[in-house]
Amino acid sequence: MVTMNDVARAAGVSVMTVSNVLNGRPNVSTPTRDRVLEVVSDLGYQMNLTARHLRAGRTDSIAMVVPNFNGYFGELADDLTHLLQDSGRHLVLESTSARPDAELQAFSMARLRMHDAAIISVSGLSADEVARLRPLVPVVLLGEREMPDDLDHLQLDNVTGARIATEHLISRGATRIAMLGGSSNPEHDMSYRRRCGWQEALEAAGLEHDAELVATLERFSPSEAHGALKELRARTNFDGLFCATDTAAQGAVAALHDAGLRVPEDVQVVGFDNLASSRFSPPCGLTSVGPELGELPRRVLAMLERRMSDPDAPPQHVVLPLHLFARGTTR
Amino acid sequence: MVTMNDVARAAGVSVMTVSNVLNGRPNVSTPTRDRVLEVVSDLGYQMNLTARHLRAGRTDSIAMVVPNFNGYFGELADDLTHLLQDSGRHLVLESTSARPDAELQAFSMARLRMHDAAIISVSGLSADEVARLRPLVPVVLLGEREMPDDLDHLQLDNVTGARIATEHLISRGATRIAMLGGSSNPEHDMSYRRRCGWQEALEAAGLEHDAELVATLERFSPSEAHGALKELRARTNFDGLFCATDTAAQGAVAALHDAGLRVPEDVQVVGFDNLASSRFSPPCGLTSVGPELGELPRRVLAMLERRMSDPDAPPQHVVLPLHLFARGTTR
DNA sequence: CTGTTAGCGCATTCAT
DNA sequence: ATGAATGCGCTAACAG
Repeated sequence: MVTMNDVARAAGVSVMTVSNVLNGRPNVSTPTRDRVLEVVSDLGYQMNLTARHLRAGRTDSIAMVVPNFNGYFGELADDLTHLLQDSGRHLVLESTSARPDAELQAFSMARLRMHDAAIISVSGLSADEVARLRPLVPVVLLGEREMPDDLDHLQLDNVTGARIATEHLISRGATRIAMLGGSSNPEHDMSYRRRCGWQEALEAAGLEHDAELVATLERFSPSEAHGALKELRARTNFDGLFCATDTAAQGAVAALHDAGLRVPEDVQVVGFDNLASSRFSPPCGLTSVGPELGELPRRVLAMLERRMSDPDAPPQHVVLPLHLFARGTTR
Repeated sequence: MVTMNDVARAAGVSVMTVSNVLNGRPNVSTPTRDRVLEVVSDLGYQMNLTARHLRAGRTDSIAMVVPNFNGYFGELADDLTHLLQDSGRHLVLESTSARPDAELQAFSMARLRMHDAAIISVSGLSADEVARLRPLVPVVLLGEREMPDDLDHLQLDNVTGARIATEHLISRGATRIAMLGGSSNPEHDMSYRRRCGWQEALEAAGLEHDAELVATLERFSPSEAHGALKELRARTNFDGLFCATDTAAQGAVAALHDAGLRVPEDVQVVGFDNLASSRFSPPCGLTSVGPELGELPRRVLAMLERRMSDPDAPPQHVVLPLHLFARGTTR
């Protein structure tokens, strides 16, 4: 393993000079710099970033901790990567350890200190686990769970969004509206809140909203949604369907088709999140509620940058407004 | 910042004893261990993993370097995370720096040394950049580009896969078959190879395969595919369409629908990759070629584990066979 | 412009 | 069963 010391010796300079060259610091003469760079190249030297981090306390990396990589968070991560492109920092994705094993969680949290900042989806975490992180690294929380007030937190306006989605179905003539991925358990933060909005809209319109109309989901995958919708259909009929996520909606639309129902003629469908891929979800786009295009990544980054530049700024709690994007699954 | 030293002092022991406790080493008496753990908890101590890494040379993490997080690689990463779940290691995703700026690339590569091993998609990398990595960290390459022979490399059987896809369209009665996302430039590795397979099948069947039938793509997003397909349709007619990726196929199916064409009645469509989400791609699944379910992550991990356990094992070059998964977009 | 000194927080080695 | 010394590879602070 070739170290900075090896380079220094081979170039006949001190390690400090090598360090200065490699970090583009001034106060290095051109001949010296050239000689160092040549040796670096000859020896195939690569800086040990771990050592640099230990000493300099900086990694130029931002961690994003998510429950899964594909789908909603994958899209967000790609957007963030793009926004960070010219900033000299870059995004690193880590998944929350699936098992809530205490020791694993501890390491999971410790790992975030390997980065300059962290964006954390709170799906699987407890409040005090997250609270311990605050003094160690700038953090922005993402997601629907209640979290300590002293941490920056960005979430979607779930209840209003779900209400808008359901109102859209009503305004397009749906009279019996089911929900896929709802929950009546307040601990299921996202599922619960979106169900509340669904219910509000139905109550206001004088439509039914009994438990029979709600199917629960755990992972919100197309495959799981596909199965759940079949069961829901076996139980009851409906001409409108509000899905808690676009990913689930994808499986639902497929299941409706399998059952010989036409979308939107027989059943209208609205999703939630407004994924980029929903715009072209066959055959002609999925109607969905979500933030304005690009709004989410922009706000996340703004909050993080504020926190990084002023660790003592007062905590910020942002609720992102949502809009309806009408496409082919509603009339 | 509370360090191991602080814990040691507060517990009235040496740092070494704290280290022993925290790493679950034997030779620590129960009363001592309990005292240490209590102080750890009281002080909210979190191990500095950077320091541990510098000293112990181990992070228990595996880097996966990909051009983008959502879609094909997101699915693979989620599968790998699942497979690694009980191994005490975990997967970290990094994106290849978009700009091929030499200095950035250098740091990009150096960053991989912060992990015990790396899985690298070779999309944006040059051969010698990757070659430098070999002695530093166990690496498995992923993807269609030609790479140094001395590195482990896993790729899909692109040409055969594309041929199978096109043959399927022919066997289902398509007589004029276009390709979305093909290239005649051998440097566009994946696009080129999949086009070759398409062409082979058409030649064998005595069907046309002129350049007019091929549309190129850069990012393979649904949105880009949607636009490219409209242009392709303006240029020529076809009753079969082979798409270089499932993601592109999604946009293509939407564009066909927009143009008033029915799938599969008027145009049959086959994708490539067999994404999990393609199974439920509305309305009734996307026909696609790809590896057997779960085969790709399993093989990647097997190759990586072999390399990690024996750094001097002879290099392995694997070409994964592909299969057709017939669904709703073909008759 | 270049070199010297010191130490980031932890684990390996060897002593007790 | 516990502790002291040493150094992983790098950089901040200062000296020359």
